[in-house]
Amino acid sequence: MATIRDVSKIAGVSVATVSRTLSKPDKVSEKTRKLVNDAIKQTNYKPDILARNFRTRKSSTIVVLVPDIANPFFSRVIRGIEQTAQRLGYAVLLGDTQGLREREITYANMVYTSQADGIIQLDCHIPFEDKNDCTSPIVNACDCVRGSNMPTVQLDNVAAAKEMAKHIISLGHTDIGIISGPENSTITNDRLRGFKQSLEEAGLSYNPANRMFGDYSLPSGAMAASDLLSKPIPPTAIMCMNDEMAIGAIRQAKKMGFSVPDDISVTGFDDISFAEFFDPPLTTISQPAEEFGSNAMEMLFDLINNKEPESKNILLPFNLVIRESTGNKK
Amino acid sequence: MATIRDVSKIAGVSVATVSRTLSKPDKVSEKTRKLVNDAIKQTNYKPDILARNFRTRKSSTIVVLVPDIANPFFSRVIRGIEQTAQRLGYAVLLGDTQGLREREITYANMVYTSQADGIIQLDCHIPFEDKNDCTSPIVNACDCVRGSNMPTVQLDNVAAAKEMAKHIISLGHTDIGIISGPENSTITNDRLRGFKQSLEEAGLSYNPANRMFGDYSLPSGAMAASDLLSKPIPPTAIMCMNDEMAIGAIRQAKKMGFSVPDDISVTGFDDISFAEFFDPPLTTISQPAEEFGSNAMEMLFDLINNKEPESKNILLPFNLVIRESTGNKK
DNA sequence: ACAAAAAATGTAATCAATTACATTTTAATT
DNA sequence: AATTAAAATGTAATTGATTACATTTTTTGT
Repeated sequence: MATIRDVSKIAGVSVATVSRTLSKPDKVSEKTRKLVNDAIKQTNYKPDILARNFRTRKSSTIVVLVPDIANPFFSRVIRGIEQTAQRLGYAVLLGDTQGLREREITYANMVYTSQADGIIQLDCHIPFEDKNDCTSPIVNACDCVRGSNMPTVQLDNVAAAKEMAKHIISLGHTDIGIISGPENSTITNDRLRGFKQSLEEAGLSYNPANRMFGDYSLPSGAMAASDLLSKPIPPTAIMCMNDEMAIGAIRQAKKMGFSVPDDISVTGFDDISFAEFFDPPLTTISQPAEEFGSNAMEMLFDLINNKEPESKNILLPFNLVIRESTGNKK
Repeated sequence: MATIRDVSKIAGVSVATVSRTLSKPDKVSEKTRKLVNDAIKQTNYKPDILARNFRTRKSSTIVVLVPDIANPFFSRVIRGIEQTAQRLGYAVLLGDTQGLREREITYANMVYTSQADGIIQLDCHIPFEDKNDCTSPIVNACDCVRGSNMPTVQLDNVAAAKEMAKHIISLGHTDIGIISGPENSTITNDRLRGFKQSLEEAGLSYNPANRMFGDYSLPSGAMAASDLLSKPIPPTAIMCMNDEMAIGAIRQAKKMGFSVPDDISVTGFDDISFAEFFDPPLTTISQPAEEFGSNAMEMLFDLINNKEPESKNILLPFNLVIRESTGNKK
């Protein structure tokens, strides 16, 4: 592998000039520039990024902490991150954490060892051993940490869930089941809050026995639905906190002989690509997944470069998509 | 940030001893080891990985080139890569290439600039400007490059498709549609070959007009199915080259008034998590997606460290999963 | 107690780029 | 032509760890 010194020798100039030709070509005379570029071609020189990163004390790399990369929503967010990162000259290190604190810390430490310049966290944890360590550039996307001052890119989950619940109630449903995410999740709590608000506004009361817990997976949705629908008087609608659990729930409902939406309405959240193609097509909340990623990356870029980001708490718009999994109460 | 020099001063030893305490503790006496470890704790020293990587001339990082990270099958493969990489002490750089040669080359160049030690390629291209450059550690997983000597981790796609076709034929179908991937894909061609073999063995002839092209996406499956089912005499079975296209096809078939599997049988490939939960549950070929990733990573590890891998062409097992999207020809 | 061998530790070069500062060359102004 | 300013280029320090080799200390065997 040719080094900058090889190039400088062949071109008959100093290493500084070679370096400048690459980074600030306008500071180099046309004549030498040509000399250097020819030598670069001749030697097939590629600057050693490792050496450059070491010298400049930055890695041009960021870490993404994601609880599960196989989740279709997260993978879209990551796609958004990756594209923007590439545009801004950053590489993306993948940290699939399975939601494990230990792994999050391992990956977050990469910032301290200068392997990464910043972190995008998609889970609702602070990935540091010491909460006060939260000084490194970090942005929280999707599911934020309540009560921390971490910059965030979020949906207005309260409003979205409220709108969804309103839609369900407007169809005449009064006994509504909930399949929620884990208890410690901020988005879960926000969405529950929105749900309750709509109930209240409609003069309905919240029945905690109608809430089942899932883990955002297909089988967990099926299991929760099974519990809900086995009740002596099952609810006539089920609001799920993501599309996978909704799909699992519908599958289970059909298995148990219920018709969707005739006997029971089911709603999702996220609008993953499968939602539209399911039978029946899923009523859900669509979110601009890629934009979560690109906004988070842009904000992180500002933080890394000590620019004040325009906003430290971005709210992205949602959209209630009414399809055929919801219908009037019979 | 404390450096190794700070630690050495506080511990009253040389930097070499500190370095050794970390990398080869058995070469250091217990007494000094304690001294050094105390100093490390006191200073909260974390070795600068950037400096280490620079000095040792390796990044302990690999790049994964993936055509689309939002594809559920690929994201499982990546999960397998990530887990094994972490176990082996490697970080994973994500290269979402959208199948673009230009991006593949950009990412593959990271090996030349020592940003990465090796490459796992999930698409069927050679990611080098010059094919002879293919000397850096690289492993091809999932969809291999025909006629290159790149090490691979693959499915026996010919056998899998053959088995699937056999199943369809055994149900009495003779007019079978194919929804295939793009023409240049190796897995597409292999699967087509397997399909043809089963036809031949059953004494049936292959009808090129029954083959539609998709791009592995849900809508492309729906469109292809629409073409197939609009024929004066539509096929009674459709074999799709992945689950998404199969789901898209079933959705379209239902929309057009066909019943699956009564009027038409549909099969997928991959056994993504949604396959089981779809209505009807999809007959498909299951693949050990995570193992593609872990095997590829292990092989790459050997290549990077100049160990001869046990095998340079790993074939992974598949499984025909018969569910309810296929049935006897009426 | 001494020599030889083994273990522990230290010194200083090294990796490949960037860049502050010094020096030289060129251009502009009178 | 002389002076000054501006542009171009060069010199050498710097980044933080690793490690070959040199030196010192400890252990072993007699």
